[in-house]
Amino acid sequence: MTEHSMPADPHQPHDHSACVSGALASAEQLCDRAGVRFTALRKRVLELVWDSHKPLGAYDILETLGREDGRRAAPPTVYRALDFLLEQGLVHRIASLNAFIGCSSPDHQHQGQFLICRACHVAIELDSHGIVQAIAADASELGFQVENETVEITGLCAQCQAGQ
Amino acid sequence: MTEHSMPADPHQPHDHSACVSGALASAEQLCDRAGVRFTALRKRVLELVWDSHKPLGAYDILETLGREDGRRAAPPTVYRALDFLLEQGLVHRIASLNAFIGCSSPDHQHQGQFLICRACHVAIELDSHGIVQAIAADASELGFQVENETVEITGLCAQCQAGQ
DNA sequence: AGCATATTTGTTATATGATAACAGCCATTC
DNA sequence: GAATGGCTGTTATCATATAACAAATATGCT
Repeated sequence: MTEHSMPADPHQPHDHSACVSGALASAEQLCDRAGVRFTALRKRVLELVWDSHKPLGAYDILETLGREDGRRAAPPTVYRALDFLLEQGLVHRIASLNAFIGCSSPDHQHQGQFLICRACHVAIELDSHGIVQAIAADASELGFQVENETVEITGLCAQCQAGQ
Repeated sequence: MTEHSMPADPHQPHDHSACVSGALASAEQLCDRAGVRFTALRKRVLELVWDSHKPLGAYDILETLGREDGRRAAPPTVYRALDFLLEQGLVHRIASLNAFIGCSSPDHQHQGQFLICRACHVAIELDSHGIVQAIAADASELGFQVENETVEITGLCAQCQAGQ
């Protein structure tokens, strides 16, 4: 099985290091099967993206890499790794934040929908048939052929509502 | 009445100059009621945004303004006008394109959903209860309080499918 | 009308996000 | 162990957006 375990809502207490290592193990398997190379750099970038459940900017990744290796990384290094991870479905890009987040179920093709808390910045990934179907219904009414769906919802997560 | 007429699908043949002037007239009325100033610059920017039904980049607007006035406009000029128009609900920002499009029903508060053709670049604005409700259902299941919705669908519009 | 105030616009500089182009390196295969 | 192809480094640059302050313009008040 290629799927790593993670709660639907990452706010739930969970073993986060298992969460990260699970994601890396899944990625390794999937790349293997796809016949593509999961290099050290790509692995490290994926690990950084998984370090929190918050969307992470390319330049944040860049800075961390640079600090580790003493000014080794330049933007294309990071963007190429991210492009690879996007192609393999291992990360998603959050357009409204110019940021990237690890995909919680990379084993099957999907776009995902995101609930992003404006207070704690945690993003919950959904794979909602309801939303996909509602979009499909509207699109088909207009004869529009859907290829790509960007669904990014911002607001307050349950925990942050409680904390206010 | 503050509403200007426009077909749901802007691909339908329609009197586009009426479409633009209607949008400008609506905007004038709404600003009047809100007690804010619909200045010449803001009006011109809104007009440029409405010039097509395609999302338009800030720097495209900038270039057009510059050509008219001989290098008069700098980025903040355009961004301030756009910020104003966004605040008044007269335009929407398309995050996945870093671009702006005229709101087709500025008379009531809403976020809109967009079907964007990758071939002709025309964007169809929806105000879909189905999509909004599907999102609300998923969000409430997780106790997430929705504030802001970004729904941007890319694909092929009916006309461009036919043309291929 | 004439002044005071607040808002809008101009201007310069800079932050932030992303890509092009080419050179060098490294892994795999034969 | 040479050749090939894919990956990474490096420099330069493009694209999008904002900060900070100055000048101009509209509005309200007397």
